[in-house]
Amino acid sequence: MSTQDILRERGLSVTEGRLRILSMFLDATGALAHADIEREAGAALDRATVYRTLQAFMGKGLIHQIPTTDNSVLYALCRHTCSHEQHEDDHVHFICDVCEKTVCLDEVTVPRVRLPKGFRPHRSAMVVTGVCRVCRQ
Amino acid sequence: MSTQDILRERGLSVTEGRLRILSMFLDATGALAHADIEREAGAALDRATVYRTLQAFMGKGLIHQIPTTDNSVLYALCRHTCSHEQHEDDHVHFICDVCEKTVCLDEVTVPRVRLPKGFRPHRSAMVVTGVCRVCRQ
DNA sequence: CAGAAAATTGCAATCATGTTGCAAAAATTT
DNA sequence: AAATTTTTGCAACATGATTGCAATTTTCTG
Repeated sequence: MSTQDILRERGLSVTEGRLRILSMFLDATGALAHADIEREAGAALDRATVYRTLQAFMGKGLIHQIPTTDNSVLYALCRHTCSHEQHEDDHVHFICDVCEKTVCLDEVTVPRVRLPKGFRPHRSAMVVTGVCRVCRQ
Repeated sequence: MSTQDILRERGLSVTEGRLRILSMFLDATGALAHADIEREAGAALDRATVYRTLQAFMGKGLIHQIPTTDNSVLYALCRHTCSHEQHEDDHVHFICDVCEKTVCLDEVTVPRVRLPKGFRPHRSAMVVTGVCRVCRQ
C-alpha cells in the first residue's frame, strides 16, 4: 500500500508534508521525536505543521506516543489497526542506552501485575532500557 | 532523622530552600511536580533555584523522576538508600485517571519480561493508569 | 568565632517545546 | 473548473527549563 493510500484510508487529505512525515516513520527503525522530524524536514515544513501533522496522525490511529524514561515525547507507527478510540499499544518499549534508539517490541506484551487492594487498573505501559540487538555487536 | 541531617548525610549544604523542598516531599502523599513545589514555595524561592535543587537532590539519590503517561515530570522520594549510581526505583507507579495523582506502589515490583534474542535488559519501568483507592470510594 | 573559601541563590537572558489565530495556499468535493 | 473544505505558514504567545554572573549564604579552617 502506498503512502497516499495509507493517508486516504484514514480519511486524511494527502499533502506533501504528510507524505513526507509518513515516509519517515515507515523508513525509521525506531521511534521518532518531534525534533528528528523537524531536523529531517528542514525548512520544508513549519514547526507548527509538524505538530499538527503528528496530532492528526495520532487522532487517526496511525501513530502513537511512546512512554520514555526521560520524559521526552516519542512517536511510533501503530502496528495493527488502531483507531481514534482504541489504541493498541500494549507492547513493551525498549530504549537502548548506547544508540539511544527506542524500538517497539511488538512481540512482548506488558505483563499484568497484582495491584494493592482498591486500585483498579486501566492501562499499563512498560519501558525497558539496556543494550539493543544492534549495539550488542 | 531531621531534614538537616538528611541533607548533610548526602553531602548537600543546608539552606532554607532545600529544607523547605525536602519537607514538602516528606509531607507529600504522592509525587510532586515542579509546579507543585513552585506554587507552595511562592515567592520565597526562585524558579531556577527550584530546578537546581531538584537536580541536586536527584544527583545525590534523594529523589527520582517518575515516569508518567502524559510526559510531565514528577519527582518522588527514593525509598531505601539510593545513591548517585544506583537508583532503586524498581516499583510500579500508578497514575489515577480521576484525581491525577501519582503514587509509588512500593510493594509491587516491576515484573521481568522475556526480551527477543539479542536484547540485554538493564532497567525496567512500569506505569499503570486507572482509578486509585481513594477515588474508587 | 572570625575570616577565607566554596557553594548557593536571585536575576535576567536565553533556548526549547508546544499551542493558537488568521490569512493565504492547497486539496477535495461538486 | 468553480466552490468548499482543509491545511499550511507565519507570527505571537505560553510554558518549561537552562545558563552566566554578581551578590549572598553556607561551610571550612585555623
